[in-house]
Amino acid sequence: MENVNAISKIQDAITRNSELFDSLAQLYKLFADSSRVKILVALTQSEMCVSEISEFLSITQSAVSHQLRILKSSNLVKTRRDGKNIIYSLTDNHVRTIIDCGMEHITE
Amino acid sequence: MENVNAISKIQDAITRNSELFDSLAQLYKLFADSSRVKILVALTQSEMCVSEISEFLSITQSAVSHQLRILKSSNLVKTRRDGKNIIYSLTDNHVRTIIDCGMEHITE
DNA sequence: TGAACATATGAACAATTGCTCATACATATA
DNA sequence: TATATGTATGAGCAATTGTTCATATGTTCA
Repeated sequence: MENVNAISKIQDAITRNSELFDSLAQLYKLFADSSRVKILVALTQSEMCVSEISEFLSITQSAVSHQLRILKSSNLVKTRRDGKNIIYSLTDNHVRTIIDCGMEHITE
Repeated sequence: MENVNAISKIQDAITRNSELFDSLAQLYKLFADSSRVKILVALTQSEMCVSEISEFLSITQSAVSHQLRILKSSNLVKTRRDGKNIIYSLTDNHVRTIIDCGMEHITE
């Protein structure tokens, strides 16, 4: 009976915050693609323009642009222009933290 | 020229560890679904059997089972039997940490 | 202004994904 | 052993996703 009550409290908490966990899933989706996560990892090391990312990930410029658009519209990265180039960088340190957190699990 | 070198070092690192980042993306994929993340959040609070999860998430028992199978085969959750019930729980604390990490970002 | 380079974007397509439905398997109990 | 309950699983389907291709937009420099 106590356990049933405990569970129903958890249920309440999750139901009440349903949208919050939806956004949490949305956030993880951004890291849930091989190309995107590599782009993000690269950007933890240095800001970079599209063609640089494209070259060293061996992904089409178009594909990179599409992914960067997703990352930018989710506020994970920001841009500035430098002549013909658009330079991408991380918006803040959360990305780094999240990646580290996942790496910890992977590498046991 | 220095920047070019720096970038090419990053490229090397990412290319060398390509499979590692693939697994990282795979890991985040597990958190990248609304149902799964709610299941995981629930399990951070208490172990639970399939029907309990099914009820309070208002998801079909079948759908829950399918998701749990994914989580189990990825070693995020483990099971034990208690009579007719299969009780699911988190394998270790990594899940908690990863969820907290994401929540930190969401809640600014 | 025109050519060259860098980036963005829309449409189309194949692959993946999460769900439902039906049904099988496993356990408990009468 | 028969029935009820709990869980697992395969097939099928609709929705989503990541890529490619073609092309548009934006910037530099001769």
